[in-house]
Amino acid sequence: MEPVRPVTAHDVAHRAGVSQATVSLVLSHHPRARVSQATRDRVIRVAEELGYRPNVVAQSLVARRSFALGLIVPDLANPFFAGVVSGAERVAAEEGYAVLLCEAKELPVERHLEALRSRQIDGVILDALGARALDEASLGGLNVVLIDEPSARFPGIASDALGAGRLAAGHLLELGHRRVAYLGPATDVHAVRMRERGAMQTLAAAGVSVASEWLRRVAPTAAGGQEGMRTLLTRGPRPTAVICVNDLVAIGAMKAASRLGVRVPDDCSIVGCDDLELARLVTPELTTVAVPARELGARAARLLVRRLAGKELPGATRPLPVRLVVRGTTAIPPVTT
Amino acid sequence: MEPVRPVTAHDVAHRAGVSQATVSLVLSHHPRARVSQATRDRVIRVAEELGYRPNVVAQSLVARRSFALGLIVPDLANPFFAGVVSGAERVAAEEGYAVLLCEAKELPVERHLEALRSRQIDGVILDALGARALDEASLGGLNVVLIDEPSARFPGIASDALGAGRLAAGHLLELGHRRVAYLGPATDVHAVRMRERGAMQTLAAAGVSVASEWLRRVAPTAAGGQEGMRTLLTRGPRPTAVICVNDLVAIGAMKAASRLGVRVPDDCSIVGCDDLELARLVTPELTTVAVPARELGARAARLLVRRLAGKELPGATRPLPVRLVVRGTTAIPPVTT
DNA sequence: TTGTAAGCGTTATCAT
DNA sequence: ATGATAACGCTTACAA
Repeated sequence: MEPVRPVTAHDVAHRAGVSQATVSLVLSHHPRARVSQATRDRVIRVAEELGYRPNVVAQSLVARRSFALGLIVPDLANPFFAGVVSGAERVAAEEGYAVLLCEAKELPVERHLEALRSRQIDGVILDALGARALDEASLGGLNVVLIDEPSARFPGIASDALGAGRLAAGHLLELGHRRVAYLGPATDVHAVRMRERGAMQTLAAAGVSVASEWLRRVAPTAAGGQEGMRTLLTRGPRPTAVICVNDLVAIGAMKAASRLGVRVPDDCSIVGCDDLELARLVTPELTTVAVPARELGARAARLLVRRLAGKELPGATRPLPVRLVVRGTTAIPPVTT
Repeated sequence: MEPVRPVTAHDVAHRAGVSQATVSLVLSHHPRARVSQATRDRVIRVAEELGYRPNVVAQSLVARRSFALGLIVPDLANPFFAGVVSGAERVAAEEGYAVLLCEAKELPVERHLEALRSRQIDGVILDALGARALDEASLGGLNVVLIDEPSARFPGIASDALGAGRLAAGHLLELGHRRVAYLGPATDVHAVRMRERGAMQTLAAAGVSVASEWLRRVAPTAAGGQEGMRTLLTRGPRPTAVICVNDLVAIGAMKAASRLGVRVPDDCSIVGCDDLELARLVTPELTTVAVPARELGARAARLLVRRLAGKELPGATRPLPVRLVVRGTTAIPPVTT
């Protein structure tokens, strides 16, 4: 396992009997650089023979850019973010960019940004990282694209979070629910707040207000949903329906209901948000609002790459549409006893 | 949004009235370089004032290494791999390494390896990529650590896949099952084959053989499991238990059973493998074999980092132990009619 | 103790 | 059409 020294442009030049500069001219740069066809062919042939691959690090040094993107997500354990990552990676790879992945769970965003910056990252995609990450010090001078976090300073891609909340609430309202609870985290992540706001607005517009003991703050995880739902079902009057900030919370809530012998949807309806694959796998299947995670990631990457190419982006992009997916966890409210 | 030129060691040197080399000496390398305390303090102070951050790209060029790791996984949509990524990223970040994430779904492994190589990656972690990725051309000269893919050429971290299969089969056997089916992909990924082999061996040792129509080849996804189970339940005699290559397949199988009105576990037992969070969220909760995905990723990263530091690894590492987790999808076989 | 200078592998601007 | 040559920002002998 010798550390074989990689073939350099110099090696190619030597073997081809030309200068290193010529090799660079032929191989990298202008496909129409003024080099004689003979030389060009020879260089290309030799490069191939030797298996020459340009050293991106050296290219980066001179170009002052690394052809790499940073991608920071809060938590890979949430399949939604895994989807975002997958979408972004696909586009980035296609475009010749590497993706430096960072999870802002154990380490804070700032530290990751610091590391990315020193690696001369060309740009960074931040997903659902909230306003706290947006201070000047850590973001200054960086090419930033935000996912689900509208900002005057940075371009971004968002889903229609407000619409998502509205759809969820509207659906329950249509079914006749008026005793509705909400399960979600206290957070400064915009999309998360908007989901909640959309739901609340729609409920309020229908004359339904969510009592404070029915507005439960929980972690945006299955465990959070489970705990929140348990509290909801064991303390005080029970709601007939629960809106959950995301599918993980919703499924945790289903779990809690099932544990307590509360039938979903007969005794209590539950609606989630995201439409993870998971949503179709639980029983009953989860009614939810579909949010295109992979597409968000892909578009964010595309937007960033375009900006890096100097193309001015097409103004503010519309939020990606969301879609109510009615499945098995919602029904008309139970008859009052 | 001017492209502010980052502060260089040269800037610091200038401001501190020393040479750039001195700055480098003080800041980077030897903490005990022979520099007067006064100069040292001044340089450090100025560096801090200016917010100097060494350019890792430049460092990489001279060091001929990038302090970055490649990580290639087959599919981020499987939470198991998301866990591996998460674990590896955590360790890498702690150790000062960046993680270049690649998903070998749309693009082939070879292409990703090519890209990583040209970026002077220090090492690469491959998870469940099978023998096809192991050809000399694409891996030659790379520092490789394999997850769940034993190899004579490369070190690696594995889970006890054989044991996992045995545990699953043993559990069903103990419950009294003798009509057992298996759902899993045809693959060259070692761990996947071992899971199957472990199951088959244990069954065979008990005098139970899996009829060929009960050994169904399906994609290692929920969709695959669903389809496989449907076939199993609608064609020919029904097994009383099904072993699934992983939890996704198992949950797909549960879904199919539920759709067909086959009760789990009363009519048919199902056992999975991985113990995703998901396993506790479905109803009934999935009996499965726990495999520490995050730990696999973390250890692989640690192993790779150690090797890069020149430390010779502690020989072959034992496979990480797996654990049978009995939950609600397995029971004694139904009475024969 | 500190500065000078030679790379690291490219790209890009010159002369030739 | 091609070859020197100067960067890019840093590390590391080697001189001073």
